[in-house]
Amino acid sequence: MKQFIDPLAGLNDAQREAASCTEGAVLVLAGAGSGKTRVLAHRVANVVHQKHARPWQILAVTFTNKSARELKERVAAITPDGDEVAAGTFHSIFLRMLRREAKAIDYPRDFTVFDMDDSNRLVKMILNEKGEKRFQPRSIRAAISRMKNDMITPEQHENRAKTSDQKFINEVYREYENRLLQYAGMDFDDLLIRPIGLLKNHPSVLAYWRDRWRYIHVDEYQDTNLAQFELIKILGGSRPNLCVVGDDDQSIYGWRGARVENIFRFREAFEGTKVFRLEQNYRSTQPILELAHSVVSRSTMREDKKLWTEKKEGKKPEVIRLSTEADEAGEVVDRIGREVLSGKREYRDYAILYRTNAQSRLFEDALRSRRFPYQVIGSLRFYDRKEIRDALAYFKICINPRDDVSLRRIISEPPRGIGTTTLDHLVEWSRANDTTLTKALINGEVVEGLSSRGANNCRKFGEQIENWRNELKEKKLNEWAKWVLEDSGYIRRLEDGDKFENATRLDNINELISGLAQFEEEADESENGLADFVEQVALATDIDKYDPEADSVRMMTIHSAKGLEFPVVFVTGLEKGLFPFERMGDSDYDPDEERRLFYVAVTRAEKELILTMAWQRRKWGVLSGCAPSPFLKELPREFISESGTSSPYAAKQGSLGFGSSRDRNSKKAVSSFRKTNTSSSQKQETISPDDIPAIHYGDLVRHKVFGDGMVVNAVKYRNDIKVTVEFEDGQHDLLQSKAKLQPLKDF
DNA sequence: CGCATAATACTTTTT
DNA sequence: GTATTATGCG
Repeated sequence: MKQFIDPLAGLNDAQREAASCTEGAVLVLAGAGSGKTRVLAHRVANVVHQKHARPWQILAVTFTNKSARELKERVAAITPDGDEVAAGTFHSIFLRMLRREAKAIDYPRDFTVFDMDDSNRLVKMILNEKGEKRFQPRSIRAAISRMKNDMITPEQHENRAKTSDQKFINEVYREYENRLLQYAGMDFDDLLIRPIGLLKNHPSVLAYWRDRWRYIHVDEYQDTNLAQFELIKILGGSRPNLCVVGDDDQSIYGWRGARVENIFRFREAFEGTKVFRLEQNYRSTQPILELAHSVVSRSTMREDKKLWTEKKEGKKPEVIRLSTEADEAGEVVDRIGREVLSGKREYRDYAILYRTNAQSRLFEDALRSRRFPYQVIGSLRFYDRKEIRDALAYFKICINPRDDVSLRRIISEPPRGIGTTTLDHLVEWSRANDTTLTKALINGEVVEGLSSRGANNCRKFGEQIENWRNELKEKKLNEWAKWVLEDSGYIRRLEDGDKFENATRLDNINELISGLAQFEEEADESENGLADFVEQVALATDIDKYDPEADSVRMMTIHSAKGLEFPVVFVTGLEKGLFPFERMGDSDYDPDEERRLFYVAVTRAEKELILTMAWQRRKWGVLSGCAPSPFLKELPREFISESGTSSPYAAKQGSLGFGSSRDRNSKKAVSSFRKTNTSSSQKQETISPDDIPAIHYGDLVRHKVFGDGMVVNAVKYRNDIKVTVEFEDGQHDLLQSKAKLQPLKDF
């Protein structure tokens, strides 16, 4: 039946033209909301329909696993076997290739994927060994990543390095690469770079994959980096069937090595490229598009274009200025509450966007206190939690015993009598004998400098790991995982500890184990089950878990919001320094990228767009004044309506500036709003529990070391209270149960 | 020598 | 709110 469906049904003329061009190199310049993912899906369907290729011979690279899944679903809806399309992120697609072809580049098939945290740990290890404390591991690792994205090897960088800092970084880079090889690990950048070498140096491998993927599609092409462009060129060859879709205005990953120029260079790289433009926007109303255009047209270096829409009518975008960040959260959430409770909209219609993850907390607090359903995308991912990473490290060391980074993570988690001194000896021995830490553990007796007790502890742990590894193939995955975490003492330690958060951690571990059970059920006899699970976790994006069905308010960074759309969008924190984000001493800061980010933010909105800012915001715990974002000042007045407190001076008077319109709308909203507003001047979690004598702002206390001081803040911290006290020599954070503060009589 | 505790420092965006 | 460091105890 399905073969009678027109694969191009439902497309407009421009979309149809692009999707029907199934030969040669095609570049689709598609504006925000112009249906580019649709075009991609229909083009894939069209290729199959015209019998140019079977679905599994078509490669579609997208930005997230979620959009890959969506693309598959779209294709499957109009094409027989459509779900067999090879769709995924660059990283996941080429990881699969690398596993298959591991032999060719002298890697074991079960190499470990080092995610960002692993990479940072590795850099830190190297810095520690070199006794260098001047640099932050993260910044070094970022520099290395930038070089790898630009395909600069340590050897090449050696000649360019002029300053001693650069030379040092190069030294770390070289050692970092050595260690990855030694540990049989690949970082995220390797997943793109290694395939280039693989394909270039192995003609038979290249021939296989070129034949396998006869049609190549790339979504969000503006966010490709040099390595990705190179991969496309190699796979495409001289007569590519290649279609890339992108929008230079939405390039927001320059800091990660993405090159917008790849769009312009595409036409040079592939002769006879056909270019199509999609300029009709199906998402937003005219007023929103006007505002978006006024912002992005100031950007230098862009393809000139202007989106248009048939939705001429629509609400003017609003700008609201609030006194404090808590007021901002209160206003946004109250507005959502009013409209949902009056039946005008559902929770799922709203998205709250922000520049940095840290901003999510106040909105969360406000939503939670009103019991509104919400989901935060990003910030603290499930798989980034300490206990989950610990558990995964246990799994990883069993899959790949050469993975020293994982071993070091868990060697004292729980403590098993192997401390820093013993570890140092082990590391030294393993390096001297050119072997792994796991080997050193088992040979504890031979390692010089170890006490007999230390050696014994090492051997016991080494044998334990070996035992786990052997049982891996014998047991069901979830049972094996549970057993390993129990046998290792990890679970027991969580159970025994009386810490407040341990219960949550245990819950999370259990969730991981049931996730493993589910994975095993769904995975159809995949050969290396656990390895597949672990790598899926490493490459998972938080947006992948985004549930469009749930009726809840969505909160996420603008970066995470790319590719999504919502009826009502709040873009928050529009203050100078925060958005556009500025950081001192950031050399490769690109103001245009912030501008494009703002463009991405506002073009998420279908019907209503609200921009908010606060005159005061807490930064590093200190309340400081904020100036409006330059973006706000640029907005042509005729495109927006403004409200709220108009100056920082008004802010000091409290939040009276916008009381009147509120009173008319809802008394209830006002009262709930006022409540947050008053509690916001203190921290929301300010406590006075029953078991500990209450401590309050302004209390005078005495500390045995710091002397007398005044309490300026008290916040719940784990199952204790963190008290900030202003002493003569400055502020100190103290734990109330530990610091034994003596209350002094008030004057 | 190992480990727990207390204090300090740090906080863009992400495959 | 967390990861690292410093300190002191067993």
